[in-house]
Formats: sequence, C-alpha cells, structure tokens
Amino acid sequence: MSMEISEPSTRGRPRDRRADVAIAGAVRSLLVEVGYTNLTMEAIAARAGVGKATLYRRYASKAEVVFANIVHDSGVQAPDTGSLRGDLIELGQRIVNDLASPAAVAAVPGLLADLTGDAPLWDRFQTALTARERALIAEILRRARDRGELRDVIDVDLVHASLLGAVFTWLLILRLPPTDSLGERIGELVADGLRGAAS
Amino acid sequence: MSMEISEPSTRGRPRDRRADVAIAGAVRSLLVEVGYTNLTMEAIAARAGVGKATLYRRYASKAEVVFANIVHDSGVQAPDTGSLRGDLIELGQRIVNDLASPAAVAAVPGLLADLTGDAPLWDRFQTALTARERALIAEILRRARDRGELRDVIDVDLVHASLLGAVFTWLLILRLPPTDSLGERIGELVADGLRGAAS
Amino acid sequence: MSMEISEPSTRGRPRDRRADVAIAGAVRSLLVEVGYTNLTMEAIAARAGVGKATLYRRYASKAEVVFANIVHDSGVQAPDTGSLRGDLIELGQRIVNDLASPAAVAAVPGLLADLTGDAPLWDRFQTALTARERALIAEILRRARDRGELRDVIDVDLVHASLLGAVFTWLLILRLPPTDSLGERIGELVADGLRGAAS
Amino acid sequence: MSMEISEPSTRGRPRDRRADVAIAGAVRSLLVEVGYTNLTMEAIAARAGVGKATLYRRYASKAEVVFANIVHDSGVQAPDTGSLRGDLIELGQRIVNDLASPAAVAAVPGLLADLTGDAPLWDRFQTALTARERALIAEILRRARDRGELRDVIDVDLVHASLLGAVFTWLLILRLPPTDSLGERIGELVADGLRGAAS
DNA sequence: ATCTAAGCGAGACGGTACGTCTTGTCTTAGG
DNA sequence: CCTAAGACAAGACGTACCGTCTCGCTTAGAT
Repeated sequence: MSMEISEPSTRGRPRDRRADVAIAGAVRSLLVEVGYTNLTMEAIAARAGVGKATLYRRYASKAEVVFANIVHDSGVQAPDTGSLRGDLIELGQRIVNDLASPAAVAAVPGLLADLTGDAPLWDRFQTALTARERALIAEILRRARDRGELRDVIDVDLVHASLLGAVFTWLLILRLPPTDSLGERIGELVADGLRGAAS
Repeated sequence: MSMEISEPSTRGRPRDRRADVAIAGAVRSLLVEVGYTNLTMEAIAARAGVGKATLYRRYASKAEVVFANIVHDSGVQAPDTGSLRGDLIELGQRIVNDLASPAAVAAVPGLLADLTGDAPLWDRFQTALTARERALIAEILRRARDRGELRDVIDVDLVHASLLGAVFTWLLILRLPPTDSLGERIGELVADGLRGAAS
Repeated sequence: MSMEISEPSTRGRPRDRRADVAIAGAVRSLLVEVGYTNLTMEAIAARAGVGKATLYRRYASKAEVVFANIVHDSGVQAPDTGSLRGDLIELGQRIVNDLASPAAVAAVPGLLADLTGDAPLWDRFQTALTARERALIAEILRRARDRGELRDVIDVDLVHASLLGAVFTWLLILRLPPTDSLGERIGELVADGLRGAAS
Repeated sequence: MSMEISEPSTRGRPRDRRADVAIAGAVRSLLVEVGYTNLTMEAIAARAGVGKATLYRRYASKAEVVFANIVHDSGVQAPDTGSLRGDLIELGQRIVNDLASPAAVAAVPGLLADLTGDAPLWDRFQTALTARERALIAEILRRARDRGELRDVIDVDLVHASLLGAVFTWLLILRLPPTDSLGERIGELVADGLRGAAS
C-alpha cells in the first residue's frame, strides 16, 4: 500500500524488513484482541518488539498503521461474467470478503472515524481504495450499456454507495452475521434496481 | 433520548436545566469545529462553562453526550404514501435529512467507532435507533405485500442495510454532497430492486 | 522554599499535602540510590505513588524538584561568637553540615550543572541561597571591623568564595570524607587569611 | 589527554585526523552555544560532519568527549618563585586561566555532575587532573617548609580545596566575572591563612 | 427556620498514551 | 579497518485527557 510517511533513503543502514512483518502481526492480533479504539501505538511497538521510533518512522498515526496493514483493495480487474447482474454479484462478494474478516470488522469503523479528521490520510484512502473501486463499477456499467442491458446513463456513485453501503451497514452498523449469500443478494438487489430504473 | 446515566433524584437541589442547554450547544459547536476525534470532555465542559462533574453526572462518555445531543431518530410513524416506492422514497429522504447535517457528518463515524467497543451503549443505540428504523421498514413491506406489490417474503434487514447504507456511504464514506434528490433516488433504487426480486 | 511553578488557586480542590510529602520522600531516597543524573521525573512520580501531572503541577523540572526538596539555606541568623575567627568557624560548620549529607552530595553537582543553563531557576537559587549566605558573611565582617579586628574593607565575595568553595571542593570535587574538624579548619584558614591581609 | 576509549589499531585504514579536529571544533562551539546539558552526541556528530560511529569510536560518552577537548591541566611544573606566597599566587592564576574560558564555564559544572555517577571516568579525571594538581601543591609546600616559611605539617588537601574551591566558586557558583587580580587575591588569602596557622 | 441532600464551578488527583528526543549499537555501501 | 549515513531497541521527556474526587457554595424540599 506504500503508506510509509517518508520513503527510506538509499544511504545508511537499510530498514529492517523483519520490523515490518512484526508490526503487521502485532497490529492484526491486537486489533482483534482489544479493538481499534483501545489499540495504542505503545502496545503495537511492545508486541512487535520494536522501538517506538521504528514504528513512527514508518507510520505517522494509528490510522496509518492500521490502514496499511489491514485494508486491502477489492482487486484491480473488474469482474467480467458477461452480465451486469453477474458482475455486481461478483463485486458484492469481493466486498463482503474484505469487510467480513475479524480484523476488518474491528478496524474499519475506527479507521473511518479517524479519516474524517485527517485530510491527507483521507486523500490517500480515497486514491488507494475508493477511486479504484469506483473505476471497477464504472467499467462494469460501461460494459452493460455496450451490451444493451442498460439504456440510461447511470450514476456510478449511486451504484457504488448502494453496493458498498449495503455490505458496510449489514456488517458494521446492524452487525448482522455475514451469510454465504450476502454478497450475492446485495449484488442482485442493486442490479435489479438498476434494471428497473433503466426500463 | 433519555441517555442520562442516572436519573436525577427528587431530593436535594434539582439539576440546572441551563447546564443541559449549555452542554448541548458546546457539543454541537465543538463537533463542527474540531470533529469527533478531537472532541474532549474537558473542552465540552469548558465551552459550556460547566464543571466536569456536572458533565459526567449526565453522560458517562463522549459517545453518550454526542449520541444524546446529535442523533435523532427517523420518526415514529412509518411513511404511508400508498405505494412501496413512495414509502421507501419518503424514508430515504428522512434518513438523508438526519445524516446530512454538519453535526451528524462530524459525529456519526466516530460514534459508530465508539459503539463498536462499548456493548451497553451499543444496546441502547440498537434499541433507540436501529430497531425502531427496522420496524418502520417491516411495516412498509408488510403493507406492500398486503397491497400485492410484493409476492415473496422480503428480508427486512437487507432492505434496511441497502437504504441506510447507501445514504451513509454517499455522505460519510464517499463524502459526496447531499443533493436534493438523493433520498428519492436511493429509495427508488431499492424499491425497484425489490420489485425485480419479487417478480 | 516556595518553588512551586504556579501558586495554587484558592478555588477548586486544594492540593493534597500528602502528595508533597510523598514526592519529597521519593526524591530523597531515589537521589541516594541512583544519583542526580539517573534520577527521572517518571521514577519520582512512580515511587511517590503520584501521577506525573501532580508532579509537574508543582515543579517544572528535575532541577526544581530537587532544589526544593534537598537544598536548605545556612540559617537566617548570622553567627555571633564575639570573634571573626569564631564566626567563620561556625559558618563553615554550617556549610559542611548542609553539603555533607548523602542527599546533598548526590544532588548538588547535578543541580549546579542544570542551574547553569536555566536562568530563571538560577535567579531563584541566587535569591534563596547565595544572596542570603552572602548577607551573613557581610554581617560577620561588619562586626569584625566594628570590633577593630579588621582594618581594610574586605571583599565579601572573596570570603564567600573561599569559605563555600573550600567545603564544596573538599566534598564534591576531591570527594574527601567530611571530618569533624573540616568546617573548623576551613573557617580558621579563611579567618587567618583575612587577618594577614588586614595587618 | 589520551581519552580515547580504544587505541586505534595499526592495521587497516588509519583514522582520519581531520575527524578529530572537526569534533573538537564542534564540541567547543556547541558547548558555548547550548551549554553542557543541552549538548548531544548527535549534534556534535552533525556539526562535525561526522558519523556517530566515528564519534563513539573515539569517546564513550558526552563527558569523555568534553573532558578530552575542553579540560587542560594546570601545568606539569610547579611554580617556583622563591616564596610560598608567590607560588600560590602563580598557581591561583593558572587555575583562573583554565576555568575562566567560556568553554570551561559552560562545560565544567556539567562535567562534574557526570563524573559523580561514573566511577571509571572519575578515576581518569582524578589521575589526569586532581592528583597532578595536588602534587604541585605538595611540592610548593615542601619547598616552603624547607625554606622555613612553614613550621607545621600542612594538610595538602585543605590547601588544594581552598585554592581550587575559591576560584571554582567565584566563577561557577557565584558566577562573578574573572577580574585580573582574582588569582592573585585568592593565592594571597590562602598563603596568609597558612602563615597564620603556622605561627 | 432549620436541616439535609444533591446540585453547582473549579480544579487537583492517579493514570495512561501521546509523539519527540537521545542514547549507544548495528548495518549498509564505499574508500 | 575506516568512513558517512542512518536504522535499531530502549526509555524519559513534558503534554493532554481520562474519569474520580474534594473543596466551598447554592438551591431546594422536608422537617
């Protein structure tokens, strides 16, 4: 994710990659154990067996270290199943996969809260994740229109908000358990909603 | 919202209602100025011209004081426009109204994060807001089925997640501006998605 | 010694005098155990069973907390034995008494070093101790001249430097043990040196 | 002063003498600028344009690097003016010369403080300076007794403490300015004090 | 007309985490 | 084996808040 706050110089002693591994492990285990709010930089450093300076050399804040070690994007390739419905189901399932892990459940709400007050980090989040996901959806919708499945110009953001939002809310606001068919049912609902709007 | 941590006794000096007003004003102004994360109980007390004990006598935590002074539920009466589509549009608009205010934008992500690690507060949130909203949706769906608009049994939670989630994500994750038609378009999409599923 | 960095207000909860006692005890015991250089504010707070804020509310730095709890002035009354020699011996003994305690031996060199780079604290040290001691010596010399023991005008600072310096150097630079007669012999040497100069 | 912690090996690349010069200059300038307490090894290395390892290869601590680059002994030859009074005046003037330089004023109190908690360095300081100075005084007193100026056996340490202490205290505790006659007046006072004691 | 319980603003209390700094060691590439 | 650069583990720094408490005082209803 290349979240490092300053790229390591080529001169001097190189950064120890083992520290990165240890930090990642510490963040993941602590997140699940104590939750985002009770996660502290001190505890991460201690659990990782690393000095605080080593941690702060890599990440400027709790939000950064969690972001870099927990969040994964939803793939680079847009799904291409041959139908709008299939593509949205596939994407819904990917999003469920990303958000349903224990670490993500523990991390994401707190992360979102911290992003709210941190403009630079927000931009990186936006660039690394949101914009990428939006591009996938735009691609899916473009292909559907090319196929003749959709007539009108569709608001990509509305689809994005519906798809991501339904998963987010199911898992993190309503805190319902992730069923096997969750991504499928959400993808279907959005696809049907679009088809209704288009006809 | 009756979030007070202990009901005031009938004996002794009664609580000063002006303190409640001052606290509410301080919370609202500070939330917009510094955001939820940087909001502190100390600052609320100072801004309100109130001792910390007075604040803690009313609210046990930042989450509570913000919850009680910012969050409003989406009405008690289910919308009844005569059609599923109309009802969902109406509910979508109510949700947009609640979440689009500057104070709500500043408060809600942080609040959600704190709820995640605070089971008792989570239960109150659940009872006061989520369950109530869910009941509205169940009522809307029941009426639609009675009218013959829907055949199948619909998952209320899925509708809830789709409707609330789309608004939440649009405003608080994608951080897009709230257009006048936002609630309407989201309500339509969900209604059409359900109709598609039902046919 | 009134070294508090800000006088406690009359409003609000008053300061707990037991904290002062606990801090004083912690400083004294830690000084002897680990020495001034290895003494830390963290350790003082921990040993005293006191929060760091409570410590910093009273003292702005290690130098202040040590100064206030270790250093004692050499009495307010000038010795008056009836002779210059007797007065200087008496004063020399007082200075030895102050500087020979284990806590003073551990504290004074480090304290002097920190005073060197802290002008405000230096001024307080100067006012509280140096100037007071100088006044005692001036009084002793004035009486000796009145008695006819001294003819010339004597440089008070030179006497001060000789008397204090000999004790300081014996104990803290040469690190020789404080014999019972140390103050007496130093007082004698200075008195004889002055008499020689005066004749 | 030969404070190097390990003598440079004869094999491999020889040590760069320019590094020593740069370190000495950096120590002297930084001492005067920021004082002993605020002097850091990092800053010395940076100012000298030298790696920290290069610095630590030569000196084990701040005390050592300052000691080696600031402190000078008071001459190897005992003064021999033909009289006790003249010899002590001469020695007093040498001590004033050593301690009155801006670098010495900045360095000596902090150095003394660090010596207090560092036994090995204390021994080297003792050997390199204190013992040497004491030997000079012993020689001066021996010659005075041979000349018949003194009858009794004089405590060399008392003379040492008086002479060194008066200068130290004048300059570093009372922080009075070094007058031209300072060494002379102090030497006189001590000489007269001894003569008084001897008669 | 007290008495007494609970309210009030102010601010000290013991703690904890913050992000920075310094220490002394170690690891790189290069002379 | 030296050099400059800089990462490393450790831990103290002084600050900011936490949630509790203690102070002198006010405001009521109950006696």
